[in-house]
Amino acid sequence: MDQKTQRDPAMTDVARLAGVSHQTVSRVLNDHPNVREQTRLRVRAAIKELGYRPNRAARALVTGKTQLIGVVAQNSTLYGPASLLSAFEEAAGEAGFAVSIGRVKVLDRESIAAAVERHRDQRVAGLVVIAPNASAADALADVPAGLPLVTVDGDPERTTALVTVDQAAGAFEATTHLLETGHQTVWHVSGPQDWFDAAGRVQGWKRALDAVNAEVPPVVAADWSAAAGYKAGQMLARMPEVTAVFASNDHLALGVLRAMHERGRRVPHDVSVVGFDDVPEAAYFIPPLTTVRPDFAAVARETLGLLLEQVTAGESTTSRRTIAPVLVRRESVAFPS
Amino acid sequence: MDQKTQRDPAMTDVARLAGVSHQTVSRVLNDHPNVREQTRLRVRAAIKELGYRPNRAARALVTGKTQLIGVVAQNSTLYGPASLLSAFEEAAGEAGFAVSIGRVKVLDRESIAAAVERHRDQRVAGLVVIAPNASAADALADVPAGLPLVTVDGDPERTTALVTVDQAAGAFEATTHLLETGHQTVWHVSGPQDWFDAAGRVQGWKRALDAVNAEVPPVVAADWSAAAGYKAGQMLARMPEVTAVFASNDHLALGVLRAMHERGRRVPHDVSVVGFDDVPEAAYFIPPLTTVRPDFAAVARETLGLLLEQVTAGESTTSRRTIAPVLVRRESVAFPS
DNA sequence: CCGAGAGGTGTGATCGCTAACATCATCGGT
DNA sequence: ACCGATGATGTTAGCGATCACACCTCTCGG
Repeated sequence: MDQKTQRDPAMTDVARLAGVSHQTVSRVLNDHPNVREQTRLRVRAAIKELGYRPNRAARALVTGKTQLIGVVAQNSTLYGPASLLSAFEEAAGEAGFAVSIGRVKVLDRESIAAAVERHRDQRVAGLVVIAPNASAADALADVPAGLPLVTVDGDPERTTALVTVDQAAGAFEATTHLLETGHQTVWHVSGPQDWFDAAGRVQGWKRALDAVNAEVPPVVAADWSAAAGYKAGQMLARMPEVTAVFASNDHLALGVLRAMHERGRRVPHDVSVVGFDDVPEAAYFIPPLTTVRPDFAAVARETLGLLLEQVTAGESTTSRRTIAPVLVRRESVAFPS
Repeated sequence: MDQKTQRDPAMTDVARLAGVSHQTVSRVLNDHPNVREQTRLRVRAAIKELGYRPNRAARALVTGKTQLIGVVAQNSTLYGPASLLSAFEEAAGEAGFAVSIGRVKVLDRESIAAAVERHRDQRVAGLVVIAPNASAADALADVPAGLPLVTVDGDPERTTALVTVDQAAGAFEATTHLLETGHQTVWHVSGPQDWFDAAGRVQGWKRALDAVNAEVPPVVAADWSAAAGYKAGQMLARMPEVTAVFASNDHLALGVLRAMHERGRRVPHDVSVVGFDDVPEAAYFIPPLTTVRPDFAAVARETLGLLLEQVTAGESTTSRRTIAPVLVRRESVAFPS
């Protein structure tokens, strides 16, 4: 062993090699203006030569700020949240922030509070909470006011910074598409009632029906799973007057598709179906599913933007951004026979 | 404002309130033995009263260690990686570690090296790399020897700590199941050839055929997408001698299912299909898919265990763990007609 | 030719914690 | 009654960065 366990180089080591003080090294690192170009180069060279890497802990200690963003999300493999997270990490990485995630099994107030606490322990610079239902949104009351916070898919009624997909607009478009294709009315298989996403989709669906004075059938309540969609589909398949179904997500739609198939009701010939999310496999359902595609990458970008705004400004805002989804037409919709 | 921006309480504040020295507070926090029970309680009370929360940056600065684990994974929403990550975070959280993720768009050496660098900047205590293909595995050569590292789904040939699902065993079981059902042979739609998972599944499939001296048809190469499965399925559907297909994952199987359907070949009556992964929707495909289910939670637990072993021991190991998947029988397999 | 201002650089204190050592009772054994 | 071990606590010195400020060296207007 050359040295004592070969401690990695610190700022003073760089300073010594470059023949300057550690403070000058710090200035170079932080792009302070008052450094001679020549000095700057010398320091840069020394940094490179030593393979110096600033110690974030030391910096965090003195500045009181970290370069960490915490994300609280449900412990789920749902397509929406997963892609969102994925896109968010990418955006954050580009902005020089690391992302620490605190998954939570159930979206109740207690679990979320615990996850938030864990992140506060880490002294995160800001927090993103994916709070798609009421109990999750409630938990946000516990987040201290000073901490920059952005909610995703949260309560539209609440006054926190919020980024969401415009659920209602997407549902409206989907429903209108079915109506314009010639259906008298459209049935709706909804996600869990306490999810804002589901509620927004119900709203948009209703608005579209109202707009043309179509009859509004009762909402078929379900959760987000294919199993629930299948169950709902079994019921709908038995009702001959059902010719068009708008499912609150693609997995529900998949279940509906299978129930229709088993019952001998052909899609789209006898029944048209539209989903929501555009999961990658949707194009390979039987038949390929017409669905609504939210732009998760855009949501992620907006979220990060809003958060960094707060982080740099040092105060909370209540701005909100809404991302409009688009309808993707495939082969699960047709003129009723 | 009461104080100057109300700095949060530090160890000395707790010490003052409890009437002890900050060092004693430190001892209480770290469960050192030599503290009187009474003192311990007094300190605990003071901590609670002030809402004191230890500053991790300060601790990291002096100990040189963080409570952070870095995970490098592909920027994907594939079901397998997503559930793995999810399970891993949960396990790590319980062990008191935070998880910082560095997603990577493509699994080439450069991107992975960059992600590893970002994590080293953070001074992570250990690193988990999901390195399912050759180029990713190559990148691991750049990881410095001192850093605890566990590879998931990595190269079975390489000598790093590794946790994998026993792909070959799963594929063997799936193929054998088809053979035992009465099929002469089994065709295979494979994932990308440079993925170890795909390669392992090919191997297991081949072994099962060899074991009963069945003819080994050519491998149909694809990627992991439903689109590729569909394409492969279109070809297979045209060949009357194909009565059984083992697809390398569920999405491929979905594509195959749809191609068969379009071509009028009934599953399972005319053709049997088996997938791999058991995505949650697999039970609602048409027909419900027989598939192989890996236990991602177990992989996550083993991974964490192996990593923490290295972190506490302070040295790298080359142990490896293998998780056996199980066959889930549904309705996509039947006796050939 | 002098003094003000600005640019470039160095010095020390400090952030909140842990490690190492110092101190001071208390206690059992001879 | 003395001594060394042991337990409980305090004191001091950093870890590696940033910040505030001091210091020097120019330039330039009056």
